[in-house]
Amino acid sequence: MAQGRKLPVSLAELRIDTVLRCGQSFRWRQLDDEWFTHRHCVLKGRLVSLKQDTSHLYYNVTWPSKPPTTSSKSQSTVKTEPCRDEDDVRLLQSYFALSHSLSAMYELWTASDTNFAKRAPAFAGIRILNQDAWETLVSFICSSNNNISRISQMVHKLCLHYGPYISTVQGELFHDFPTPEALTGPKVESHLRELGFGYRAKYIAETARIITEERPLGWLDSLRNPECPALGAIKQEESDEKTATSPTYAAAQEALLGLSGVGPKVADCVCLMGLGWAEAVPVDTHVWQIAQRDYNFGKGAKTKTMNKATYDAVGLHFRKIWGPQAGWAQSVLFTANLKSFAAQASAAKLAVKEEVAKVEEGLVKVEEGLVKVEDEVIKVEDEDKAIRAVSVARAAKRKVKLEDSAVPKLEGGGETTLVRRSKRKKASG
DNA sequence: CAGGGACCTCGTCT
DNA sequence: AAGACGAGGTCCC
Repeated sequence: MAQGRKLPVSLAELRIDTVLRCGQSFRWRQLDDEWFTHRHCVLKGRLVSLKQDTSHLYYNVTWPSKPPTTSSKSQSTVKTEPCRDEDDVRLLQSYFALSHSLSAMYELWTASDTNFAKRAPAFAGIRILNQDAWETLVSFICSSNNNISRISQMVHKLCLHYGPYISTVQGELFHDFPTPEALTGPKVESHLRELGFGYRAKYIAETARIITEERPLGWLDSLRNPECPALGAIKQEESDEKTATSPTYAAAQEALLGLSGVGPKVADCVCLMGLGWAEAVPVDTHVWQIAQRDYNFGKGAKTKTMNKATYDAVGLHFRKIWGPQAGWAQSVLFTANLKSFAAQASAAKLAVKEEVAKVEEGLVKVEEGLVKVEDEVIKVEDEDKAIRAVSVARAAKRKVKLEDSAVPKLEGGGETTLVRRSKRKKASG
């Protein structure tokens, strides 16, 4: 692959080596040429190839050799390179939701949640992808009682058998994700069973049928968060005098529950990653585990099994702690909790310990197992506090203006064991 | 109406 | 080595 073009992105905002493997998207494949590792995926009819260094995202886009619109003879000349590049940049900014400032969110969550402050340093740059809603829906129908590896295989089979061919890289075939129409038909369920989908075959076939036959065109995208429009979305505010009520997260989740194989968890995954509802918190076994282990959820013996009421209570609980972007915070802790990232977690934890031991002149000092942040001294054994203190100190060092941040302040649901920046002299309040 | 079981398949663990 | 267990749950009774 050629060098391609590049987009300035810091590792604090995005780390594709983590984000593309943490169970949000299941179609990215890593291929190594003699120069570098690239990750490839078909998005919106074109093959997107990516690599990243500390300052940039390098991208290359390959369209099918035979364009979808064969009738247009002036196809190749109409689109000049700058136009096409603008289009590609828009795609990447949309897919990675780059308009959201992840570092600002991390700072808020670090300041308000000790557990987040503890885990986050090892898992920077984890953000929620803004994916196609239909793909997200089908992918997470596949996810029930399943693991990331097999979900990826299943999604790949869907593309291979039902999606349009786009390109080949190093002998690997790349197809786009199939449309609902392509997955509608009498033979789909039995075929998917043969392909090893198990009981999910029925759910996929049934949901595809409902979408194509029982819902109006564009129904799924009509559930989107208006503040987070899809890539090629038609602006609906101009269409009519707001005849349709503005969609809400609750309404979107409710609507999705009417599909086959879609319970509250899958619905929330689609809301969060496919429809732009950042407050959606998908509660799976991992998040349930995190809620109990790290957030003392269900302290009484009242909640032994997961039912809808408990499910909703967990989401509410996390929204209280993390605020309106709770789903984004959840993805960080979810990833940190994945077994496949255990090595990264422990390695980074070591690195953080070394970081704590390192002297950051002025704000943080280490003396004989003690971390000194301004006037407050913390024992290094108190890992949570020490790591948190360093985070807070760095934030202060960067002169981050939390008060002026566009992200709304969190409600005071979390523990208020904030590291007091004691005796910090505020000039004029 | 809540709650326990069944459900496909496939690694891993014992 | 055969059987249990769990993997980003949902449906059904």
